[in-house]
Amino acid sequence: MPKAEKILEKFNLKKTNFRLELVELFQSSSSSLTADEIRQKINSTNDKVTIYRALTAFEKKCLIHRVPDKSNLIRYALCQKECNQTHHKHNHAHFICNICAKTFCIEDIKLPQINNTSGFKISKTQLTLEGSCPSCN
Amino acid sequence: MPKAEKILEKFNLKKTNFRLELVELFQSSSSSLTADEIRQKINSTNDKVTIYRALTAFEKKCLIHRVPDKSNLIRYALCQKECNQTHHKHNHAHFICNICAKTFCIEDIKLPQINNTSGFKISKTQLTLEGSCPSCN
DNA sequence: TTTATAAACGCAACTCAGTTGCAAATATAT
DNA sequence: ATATATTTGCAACTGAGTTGCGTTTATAAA
Repeated sequence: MPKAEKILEKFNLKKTNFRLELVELFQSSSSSLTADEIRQKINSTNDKVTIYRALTAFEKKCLIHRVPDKSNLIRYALCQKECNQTHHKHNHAHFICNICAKTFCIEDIKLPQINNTSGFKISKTQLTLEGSCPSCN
Repeated sequence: MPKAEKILEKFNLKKTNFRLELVELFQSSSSSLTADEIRQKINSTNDKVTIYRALTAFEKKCLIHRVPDKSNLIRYALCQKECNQTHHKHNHAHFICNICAKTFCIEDIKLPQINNTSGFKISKTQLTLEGSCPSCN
């Protein structure tokens, strides 16, 4: 696992205390995070604007990606190591736990190949699963 | 196409002017609708609370179902004729147009069969496609 | 037809996630 | 040491969706 500093460097982001802590938090999370969950878990800031702006910056640089959420919150997870500013591709499924409401990236379930159909041009495919996660069942 | 009155009757909902108009609006829409889109298209009320409560009631009775939305809005589409209060099953894909932002139900794309994996118990599968819709391309 | 009642309506006020503006602070390059 | 762009933090805002409550109305029962 690459160190948080290296990652911020790689993506041309400043190494502030908060952003280092945020990268480390994402690295140590098995599931995805909302802005509010981040605020509760982090020490170096308590300002939601700071958190939202970091998330926007991280997403723009393809360090993190949005994942689905049951209650329509914005929820993020770390991208794969292969992702960078020019190459950004995810072909994994997402899993939402109906008990704890967490969302997980499931790398070993690949997306089905769907072809264009009756006038719809398909450029992206998302597969979202629901049920109960390992720690809830 | 069954008449709106019949539908409200079938689902034990009162036939008010607004709810009749709402059912007809859903029937005549090729894509899904948000509360705000409904407010703009409907004449019999201008109150958003009335709209939200009708949507909640319709959803509870399985007359409509939620569909994904790019900007995390709550978006609904009519259920299939087979759906009722005891039997409610959808196995179609959803398509989000990246140009007009509408969401469509794609009945002829069926969901892949995904099995439980490494501790995750899967009870529901959702397949969401993105691209450009027939009227946008 | 009248009456009773549960469902539906409409208004005001609220909640809460996410955003915007702006001035102050700080990481980093020169 | 200095300059510059990035990041931070506060206050105030936006806009989707919700809650409370009193009134109205569809429907069923008398």
